Amino acid sequence: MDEKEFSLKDTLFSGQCFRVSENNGVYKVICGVGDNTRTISVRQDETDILRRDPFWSFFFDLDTDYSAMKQEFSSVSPIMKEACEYAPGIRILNQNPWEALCSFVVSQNNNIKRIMTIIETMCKTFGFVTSCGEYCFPTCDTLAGASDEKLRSTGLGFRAPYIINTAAAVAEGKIDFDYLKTAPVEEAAKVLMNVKGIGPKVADCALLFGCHRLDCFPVDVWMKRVMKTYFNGAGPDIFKRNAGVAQQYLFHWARTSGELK
DNA sequence: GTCCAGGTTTTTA
DNA sequence: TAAAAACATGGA
Repeated sequence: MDEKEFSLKDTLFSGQCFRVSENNGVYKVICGVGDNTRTISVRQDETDILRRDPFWSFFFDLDTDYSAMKQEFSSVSPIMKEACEYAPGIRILNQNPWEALCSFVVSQNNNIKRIMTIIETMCKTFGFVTSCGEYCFPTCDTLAGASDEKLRSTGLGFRAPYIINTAAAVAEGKIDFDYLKTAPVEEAAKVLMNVKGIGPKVADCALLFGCHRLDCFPVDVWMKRVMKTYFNGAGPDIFKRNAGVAQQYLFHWARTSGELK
């Protein structure tokens, strides 16, 4: 697959997932929770094999037409067009919703490198080695029953109780991902924000990256800068129904192109 | 030593 | 209601 159509590098390293690495052009992903954990190692020039595999094709969202979306975004403004052309191969992953939610609770007031380190430590501390040969992302039941002290030992700091709260809400069924995938977005966000430790940003990330709600538009410190500097403080409505996808192009461009400091 | 990171909660005015 | 401080930690 052409890198402009689908880029492993830009999709995996644009801050939407965290159990990823790259070595000599080989991109490795570990995804999923507990016994359902999967892993793959693949080069950019081998991405055609992903198309033929139902699981990975879904995970990387390869059946969705992004060119139409990019065209629509590009007409909004020259900067948006630049962001689309900067990394046109970004797609929004279909991640396990619990993994995404938990990961973005870890992400608050944190940087991507450290988020990755903490999540790996959590997997080694609370996960187990599955048939795929890797430590799994811990289940919500495991983390709901974990002690604050042991969680802090993974580097979570003040986020430890937030993780416990979130895990408990999922384990008890207060957070139902099937509901989050279909409910009106405002309702879905409200359910998430009932948990102490989940605010609007984490809720939007969980919905966008874990429930494929492409209208969710997470605003972190980078997006705040972008919208203020280049869009006169406008909101997500200028990008219409797939604003979350536009957000991901802008976020990645802002963070890595060097245009915005 | 200070500042910052894909924020949120708590405290203060 | 709104602004500021507190929260852990490691890298720049």
